[in-house]
Amino acid sequence: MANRFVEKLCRFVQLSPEEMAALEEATARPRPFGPHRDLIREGDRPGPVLVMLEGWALRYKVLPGGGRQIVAFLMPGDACDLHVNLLAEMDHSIQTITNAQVATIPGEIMEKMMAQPGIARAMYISQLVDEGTLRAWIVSMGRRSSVERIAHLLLELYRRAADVGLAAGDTMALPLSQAVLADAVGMTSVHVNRMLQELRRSGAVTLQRGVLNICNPAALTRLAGFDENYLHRSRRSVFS
Amino acid sequence: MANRFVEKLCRFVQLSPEEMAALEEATARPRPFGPHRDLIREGDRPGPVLVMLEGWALRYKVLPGGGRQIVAFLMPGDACDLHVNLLAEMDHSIQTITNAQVATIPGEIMEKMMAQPGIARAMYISQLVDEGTLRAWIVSMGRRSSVERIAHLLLELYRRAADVGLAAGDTMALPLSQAVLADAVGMTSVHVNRMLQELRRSGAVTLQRGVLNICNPAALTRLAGFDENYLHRSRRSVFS
DNA sequence: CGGAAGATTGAGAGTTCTCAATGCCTGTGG
DNA sequence: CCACAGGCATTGAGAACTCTCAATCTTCCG
Repeated sequence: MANRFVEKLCRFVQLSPEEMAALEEATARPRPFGPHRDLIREGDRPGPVLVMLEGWALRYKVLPGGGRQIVAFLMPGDACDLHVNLLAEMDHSIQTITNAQVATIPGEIMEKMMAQPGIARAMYISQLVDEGTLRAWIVSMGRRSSVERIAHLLLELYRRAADVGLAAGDTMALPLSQAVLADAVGMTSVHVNRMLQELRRSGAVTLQRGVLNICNPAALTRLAGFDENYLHRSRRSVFS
Repeated sequence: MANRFVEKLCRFVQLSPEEMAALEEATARPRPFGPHRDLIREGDRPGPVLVMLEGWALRYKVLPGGGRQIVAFLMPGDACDLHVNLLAEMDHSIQTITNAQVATIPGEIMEKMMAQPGIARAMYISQLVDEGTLRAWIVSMGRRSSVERIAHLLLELYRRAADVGLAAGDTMALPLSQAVLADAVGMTSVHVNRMLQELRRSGAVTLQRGVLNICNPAALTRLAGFDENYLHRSRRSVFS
């Protein structure tokens, strides 16, 4: 039974048994981390490639004034940037949100694996998707109202989670406090709270005690102006 | 005399003469484009790698409501995503801003070139920098005030331009209307106008008739909370 | 039961947008 | 060389959105 990382890459590319085995082997011995632990900090020299096997993490940058902006969420199956080791230092930090199991793939192993075409292809696609996601976030921050922005984020997380088997029907575990959501969408936790209430009232989504429930997918998708094209999912929509 | 694309890659990696020659050759026959021409549209099947040799372009997405959000600026020397051809379709569009000369590198040639370690390394670094830039934009949109946001963008563009020889002292040609700036920073052109006035009044920058003048680099950097680390420039700051 | 973290509420202050009118500059045709 | 059209840039004023700053609830745990 493949782990979520392998499972995710398989969605992009048909991997050979040897390739899957190599990926499995490379991530077979994850390390446990508690919540709110920095895995790597801005300014650090990049190390091995990190792979989230269990638990959630986030990428963030802090501003001179002390503010924090989250620039990405990492859920089980997600890997941190291929090739970062080409850079002299990290331009952002990565921190766990929950308890987590993260595997670490040393550069040499990574290099060896990238010689296998399927793996290389899958990793490249995965990176392009991450980039598309960054662009989608910029669009949200720049041109969507706060309700739409939150709706968009929730839908994105739901879709990604569903793809790695983390959603059950229209429900999933979402371990993000309103303060964390606020740092991701560029708002105040107070305002996130009110917008979440609005969404709840509208009957589109519900997010309480760490469980997200997409009550009305169609309405939510319309409201958020959500077009999943940037996730480059090969399969058909989860909802259809 | 190397073109700006080669010049830019050389900033990241020491290329061998053969590598430089290959890059030169691959971009030796650019095509001219007029202003406001889509080079590729969201939904299109990705084609060859594009390289801007002269003129500016932008990446953008349009929303259901009709709004437009710019997610990146391309200036001479910049290339569009390596590997995009792995995706079934573009998740955003690219359009020229000014008259432009853009070269086109077919997949097979690109592949052949990537076999040369220096070129591969430079292209990967370049992609990581683009990604870092996307993250920096997210931070700006989420956590910076509108003046800071504009100041940050102007500084970024100035630094990047300076790196490819497009700045003269503290001055550069910036062919962006206030409406374009607005679509990039997620504001209204009316508000961009007012914030630009504020910057002008403060004596930090000036942007008039297409010329940007960084009057007080230190003050501007402080105001914008600008940390160039995400550009991963190997050389020392232009200002120091 | 006591504490701590996270979720909610209220009210007033600030920021940014909307809408519409006006001003400025440039290239073109007469 | 001048008038005119079109594209930008600028202004004003009121409306809409978000934030700030507390204060109050709830929930989760030891």
